[in-house]
Amino acid sequence: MDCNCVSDLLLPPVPTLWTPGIAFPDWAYKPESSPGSRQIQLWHFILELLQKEEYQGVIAWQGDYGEFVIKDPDEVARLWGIRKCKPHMNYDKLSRALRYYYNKRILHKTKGKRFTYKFNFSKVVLVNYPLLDMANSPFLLAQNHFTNGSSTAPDCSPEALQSLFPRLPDSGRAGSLFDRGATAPSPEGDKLRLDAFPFLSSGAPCYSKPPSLLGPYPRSPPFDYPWGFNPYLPGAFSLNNCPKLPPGSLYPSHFYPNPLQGGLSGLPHPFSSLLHPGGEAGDRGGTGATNGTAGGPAGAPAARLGLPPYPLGMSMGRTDLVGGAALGAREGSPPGVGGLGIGLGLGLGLGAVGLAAGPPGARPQSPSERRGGVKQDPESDSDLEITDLSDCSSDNDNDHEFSKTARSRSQILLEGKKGAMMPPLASSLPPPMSPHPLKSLVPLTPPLASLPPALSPSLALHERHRETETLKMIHS
DNA sequence: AACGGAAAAC
DNA sequence: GTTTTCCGTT
Repeated sequence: MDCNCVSDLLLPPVPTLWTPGIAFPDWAYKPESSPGSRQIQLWHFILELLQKEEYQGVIAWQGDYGEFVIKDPDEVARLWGIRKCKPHMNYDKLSRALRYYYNKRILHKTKGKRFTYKFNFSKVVLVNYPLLDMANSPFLLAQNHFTNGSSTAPDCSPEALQSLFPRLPDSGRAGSLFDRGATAPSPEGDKLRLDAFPFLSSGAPCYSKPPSLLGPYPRSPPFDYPWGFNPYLPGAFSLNNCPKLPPGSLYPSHFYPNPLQGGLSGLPHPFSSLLHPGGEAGDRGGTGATNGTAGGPAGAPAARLGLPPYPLGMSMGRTDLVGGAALGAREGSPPGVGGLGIGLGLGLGLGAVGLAAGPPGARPQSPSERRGGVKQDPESDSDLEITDLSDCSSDNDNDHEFSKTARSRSQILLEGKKGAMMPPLASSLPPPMSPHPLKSLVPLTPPLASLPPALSPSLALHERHRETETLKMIHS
């Protein structure tokens, strides 16, 4: 079947507002599990929803770290169905796909909590930022409590990772770090995807993307966060820092989420947890809690970050290091990692993530809310919603059943808006030591100081290329 | 609701 | 390899 679905249409070429790599590398959006496949993966889609404020009523972080609740299973399924052009998608099927992730260790089910699952962020982060030297950077490793206290070591085996992200650079440099220039063959050949890792692009403590890349919504952080998120920015946690497209923007206002709010923008959170020295001992364990409101600060302003709730019981013990260390050992550090001598404390600046929140009550209505029922105001469209499925071919002529089925389940809207709130972070997090997250925290700073004051706002493209070349040399 | 086998589809 | 579809079981 030929599906002209948005998932295809909205992939690159991307509008200028999309600053490739700022959010996260494009390969994250098109895992090439099968040749030619650029289908978004379900877990990725979930993350996207999770970080979009307008879907709080549909799906939201809740409970333990990495835990999320599907508040409106039918709606999530519907959206997923839309994205995949599967008009007959329903929660039963979607959840089956979710179950598929159990073995992959991407997700697991929080037992006893309806529609509640938990992300294994150590894996997700890792596979999306393979440059991260897990062996040298303990920052990601605290997610081992994904295993919920069991003695089971996290499955960070190369095999497992590779199975998740076939493009992981486990075999030569053919991995995600290099642009093959498929679309526009470059005379330089493969080039390091600096754009994918802006924080790697320079030894300089601070740099900003060229304004030209920022579109009409220039940010002015001293540092471009890999997820396009700067916790130091005022309002950073209100999500208002993420460019909203004006009406009439060439960036379609419909389905595909703004990569600047990229789904994985939530990933830094694990780091923030590690910056939290307090880190109350004792993992509550996803399965232990009896409801998903653990730590939810009732009354706190809702921040719709792409962030999982703050890990209240983040374990900081040695065991948390085992997985990553093991990974480093077993993996032998992928070429792009140790080879570059980059011991990344990736995204540590994001440790500050979670500071406070946006304007209370600023939350837009969820699509389901708009559609009526418990929800209100069936008006306007949303970023993710498309109303026209005409381009989606169907298996049969029963497309009309789609909306019917999708509506059949009773809404379980948990706690409504309150439920989607983020646990308090501001008060518990130490203030950023340095505006440069890596500078202050990275164990091994890339010896790139000789590079030009890289990527100053006015840096010419060819200069970036020079840098690229330099890095390539370093790499080899 | 949640799980997982099986097979087909992609 | 991932997701969809179907379905029996817990």
